[in-house]
Amino acid sequence: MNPTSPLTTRLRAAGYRLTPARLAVLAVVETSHAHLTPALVLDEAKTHAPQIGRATVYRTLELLTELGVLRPIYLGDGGVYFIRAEGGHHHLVCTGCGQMVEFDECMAEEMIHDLQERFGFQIDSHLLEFHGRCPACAVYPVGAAG
Amino acid sequence: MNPTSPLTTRLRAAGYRLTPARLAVLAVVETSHAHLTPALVLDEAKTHAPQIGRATVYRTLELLTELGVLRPIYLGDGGVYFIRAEGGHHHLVCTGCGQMVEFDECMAEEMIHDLQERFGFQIDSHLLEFHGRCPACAVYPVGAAG
DNA sequence: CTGATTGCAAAAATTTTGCAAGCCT
DNA sequence: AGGCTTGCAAAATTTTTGCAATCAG
Repeated sequence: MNPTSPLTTRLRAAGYRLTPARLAVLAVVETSHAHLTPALVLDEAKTHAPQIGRATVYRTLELLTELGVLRPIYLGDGGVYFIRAEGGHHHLVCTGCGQMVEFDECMAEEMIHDLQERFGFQIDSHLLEFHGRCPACAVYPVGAAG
Repeated sequence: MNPTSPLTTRLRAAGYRLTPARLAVLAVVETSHAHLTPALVLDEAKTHAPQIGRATVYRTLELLTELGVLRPIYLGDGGVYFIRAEGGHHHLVCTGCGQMVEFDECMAEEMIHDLQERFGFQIDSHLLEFHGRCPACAVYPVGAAG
């Protein structure tokens, strides 16, 4: 709702109009630290802009993805999640129980520097995901008919 | 179809039955080097097992994900892609035009070692994604309406 | 034999689209 | 005023589910 938050400034700078619907979605994105689904964003956005429609949420999420603000990820249950793109995300996911650990450490800096040199990309975010089995799930072999 | 390929052996070892439908999906997964969508897998699998149903493809892809053979990823258009989990994937994606570059270099080994120590996970695959703008897209600022 | 697995088709859930009305600039 | 944006609701897609019939082991 606040039309001078970092994200609104950013949209504005890119030449997009700041409509009530967009402000509502931006508010949700700036407020929530969770992984967002379109449905969740719609729900929360409605507390700011009751009349907002589903389609607008999808369109705004796509827009924010294009701007590099959000990133869609897939966690294995039939649906997307959006996370903040900035600063990178570092996930350790268990393929057994689905639990996800976020870790800080990140030696991505060197890689980013290297990739920018090699491919000429201007890199502004990254996602590092490591998959395996957590201590509990590693105990049992992966078995049939579970 | 070949019941002694690496993947069939793996399913077998985990206690799953090797049905024609599963063999068909496995054949597709072992053959194709592309990013797979459920729809594509269904199509291709039909050349091996014409009677295979949609649901079985979904169930088998989920099964292979659980086994750590595949990994679902989201590339920004409303749908999942499955990629081989093994060996890691290294993507450089342009948020402007969507182009994706795959690169080899990977300093994930140290990180994996460290993470296994710290969290006790048994890590068997990883996905490193860097997002930014490719040389061409970096030229123009991200602009509104088009 | 036994029970895991399938295929079907319907049900759910998720996304996209078209377009007149609305609102930001 | 101009034209980007919206909201609605229907259409299109994508996934999931229930269950009797199959089939692998």
